[in-house]
Formats: sequence, structure tokens, C-alpha cells
Amino acid sequence: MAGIESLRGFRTLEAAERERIAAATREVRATAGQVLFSAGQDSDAVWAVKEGLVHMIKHGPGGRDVVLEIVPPGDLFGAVVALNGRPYPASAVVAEPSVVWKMPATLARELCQKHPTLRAAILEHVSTRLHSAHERLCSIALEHVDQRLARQLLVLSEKIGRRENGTTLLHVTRQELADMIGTTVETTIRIASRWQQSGLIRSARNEIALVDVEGLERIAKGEA
Amino acid sequence: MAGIESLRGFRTLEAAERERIAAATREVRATAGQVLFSAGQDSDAVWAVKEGLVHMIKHGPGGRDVVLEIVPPGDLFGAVVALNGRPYPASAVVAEPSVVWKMPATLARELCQKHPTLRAAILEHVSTRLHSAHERLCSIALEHVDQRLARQLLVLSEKIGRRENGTTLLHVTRQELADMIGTTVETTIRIASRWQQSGLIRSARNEIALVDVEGLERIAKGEA
DNA sequence: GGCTTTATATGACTCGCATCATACACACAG
DNA sequence: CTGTGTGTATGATGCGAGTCATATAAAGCC
Repeated sequence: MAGIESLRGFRTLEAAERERIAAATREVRATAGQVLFSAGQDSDAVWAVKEGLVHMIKHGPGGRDVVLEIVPPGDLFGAVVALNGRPYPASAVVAEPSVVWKMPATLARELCQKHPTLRAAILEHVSTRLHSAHERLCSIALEHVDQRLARQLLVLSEKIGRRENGTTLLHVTRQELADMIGTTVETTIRIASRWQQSGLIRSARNEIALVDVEGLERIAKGEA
Repeated sequence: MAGIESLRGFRTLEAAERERIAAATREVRATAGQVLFSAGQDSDAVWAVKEGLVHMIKHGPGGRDVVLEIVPPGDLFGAVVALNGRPYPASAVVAEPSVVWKMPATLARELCQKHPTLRAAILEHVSTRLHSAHERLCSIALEHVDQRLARQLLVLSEKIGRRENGTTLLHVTRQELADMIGTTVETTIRIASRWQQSGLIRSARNEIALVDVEGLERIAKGEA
């Protein structure tokens, strides 16, 4: 299982230690939509994304969901709760065909005891996520939907955007966007349509291309 | 400076070490409304609440604020950013007459290097806050204002409520409540008035007493 | 190929809540 | 005691965005 050193915090471990981890870790190939674990389940493992993309999702009433985290390749997920032995607080749903790793929680706990740098890396990572959660709280509490959508598109372009002939391409559905910014599909589609017509974005099925990034930044700042 | 052992994660340190910390730590007495540090400032210190209450606040346009964290006695604040040497992401505002401690960031960094248990305690704490941030995100994204308010009152009763002849008393203004759940003062006041009339709460200036906790729980769950 | 499913699109209607305005009670300072 | 500020209260009004309905096009599937 090559590539464990690419995981956040695992780079500084010795090769022998990484071998041992690899031996205990299971590689799982998953298709879009697949649920790796559900909210409320006992956490027996720490997970990581090798390739692809995983969403941490909380299901609400009336079929409305909230995307709590977007987990890109190289990041752990379900880690903190597994270390503390608590049940998973949200569900992990595969957003595109992915390869994920599943490592026994007991091993992860042992590693954290033995390698302070690993725990430090996890702390750093969790802190960053707390910070971004705070920003999302501000965004949803203070800003209008179009501001939030513009902001989210810009965030996604940094996180999962692929450059393609001058524009940034995002692999994401309107439904997912809606669940990220706390609104409905219809509203997201309406705004996207409008922006498509005014040339801010170019959109297709499962895809949005950011054309006028500065225009989106203006909207995100509330200047439009 | 007595009481350092009451701080989250500092209990397991030896007495001599705590002496050293106390010697470098400054005790600050602050009145309600006082700003301990502002968003964007360089973080040169790790803070802790000895007595009283501190809010972490993000200021938005149009005078609307968001309360990101409510820091009760015994909790650190500004810790994670100070450890990483980043500027404070939000402002710390004293919510009621308080005594806070201010410890040099360099010392805090050294302590984290030396005492893995301290770092572990901070990780645990940050994880809890991330989890509660996620719950707030769901709440604000999916629920109506009255649900959010009921939920927030129940959360506050656990966190800062004082038992008083059968009811739980909260020291909080409508403005603060509004900033916690992402709405306006007027809306918060309206709902509080209604609930006061229907006997769910009993309210006064700077104060709300939870009378019918089960009724509030029903509202929080969306059953009303 | 034709059928079902999924994602996008758009209109009509409703309503929760923000906004603006005004009023009142109480705390505190001088 | 009297002014001034701060927190609470309540009404009128308007808009943003949710809800419901329907349509269309592309993707997948036998």
C-alpha cells in the first residue's frame, strides 16, 4: 500500500513504522454515493482518502442534508472521534469514485501515544477545520444566499478545482452546493442560471466552471 | 495565583511546573464589554478564564455580530492560534465581570512540547468545539429561528445556567442570544415575549429563566 | 433502441423573518 | 432628582428565499 507518507502527519514516521501501519490498513475502493459509515455508528476505525473525495454529511428532516466537511486526498476523516472512542457524529459519503484507507482505531490510538508529532499534526488539522467552521457560521448567519454561493465556489476552487483552459473546473452538483451553504437546490439552480447568463460561470451537468473569478469575489464580499 | 490546576489539561502537571507557569502568567480583571483582543491582531498570548465569561465574537457589516464561542471558567481561549503563531481569527469580548489569565505564547508552546498530555487535552477540547460548531451549522442551516433559540437556551442552561428555586437562570441579553443563533434582536425579543406569555420562560433585564424545559425541548426538536 | 433515473431549469405562490419606526422601563451618572 | 443610555417591547411593511408544481435534457440500463 504505497502512499501512506502522503497522509497528513504520517510523513515524519519511519519507513518501518509505515510498513506496520500499511499491514493493518485496508484499502477500500468506493463509488460515488456509497456510505462508508453513518452518523451514530460506533467508531472502530480511522479513515483516510487516498484518491477521490469524501463528504461528511448530516441528514436533516425533510430530506435536507448538510455537508459538514469536504475531505480531499491525503486527509484523515473520522479520526478524532475514533481516537476518543465516540460514535461517528456524521455520515461519510463518497462524492466521486474514490480509494480510501481504513485503519483500526486501536492502532491509531497507539500511534498517537507513541508519536507526538502525529498528534500535533492532527491538532493542527482540527484547528484549521474549526476555524473554517467558524467562517461558515459567520457566512450563513450574516450573508445572503448568493454571497454564500459565490464564497463557496471560490473555496471549492482552492480545494478541489482543476485548471482547464483558463478557467477553474469544479466537479459538483447543485444539490451538493446547496447542502454546503444551507439552502435548497432550486435556489442554487436559479442563481447558477443567472450567473451563467451573465457570464460569471459556465455550467454543465455535475460541473461548474468559474469564468469571472473577480466578479464572484465581488459578490462574495457583498459588493453586488 | 491559585487555581491553575483547574485549567483544562493543566491538572496533571507537577506543582513545580505550575509555579513556573503562574510566575509568567498575568492575572487580568475585566469588566463586561471589555475587548481583550481583536480579530486580526497578532497572537502573543494564550488566555484562560478564571472567573466570569468570555465570548469569542466576529463582527459583521451593519453592526451584526456572531458569537462563535462561549468560554466558561477553566477553559482556554486564543490557544490554538497562539500555539501556531497565527493572528487571532476573532475578538474576545468579556461578557460579564471576569478574571482572566494571560500566558506568553512562547511558554505555552514550550509546555506543549514538553507535556504530551497537555497537547492531548487541547486536542480533545478543540475536537469538542469542532463538533459543537458542526451542530450549530446544522441548526442554522435547517431549523427555524424559534427552534434554534430553544436549542440555544437549553445549551446555555448546561453551560452557564444557575439553578434557582426550581428554574434555571441564564445571565444573557436578547442581543447576545440573537448573535448566537444568527438572527436579529427584534426577532429574539418577539419569540421571548411569546414564550414568556405562554409560560415557557420567565424573563427580565439581562436574564432569562427556563421554566418549562420539556416544552423548550419539544420546540427545539421541531414538534411545535 | 426505448425506458427509467438523475440533474437542471423555471414559474407561481407563500411566508418567515429582516427592516424600520416608535415607545417604554430601568440602570446609572452627574 | 433628572437626564441619558441601554435593554426590552411591539407594530407595519417588504423582500428573500422556501415550497410546490411542471418541464426538459442528458446519463445510464436492460
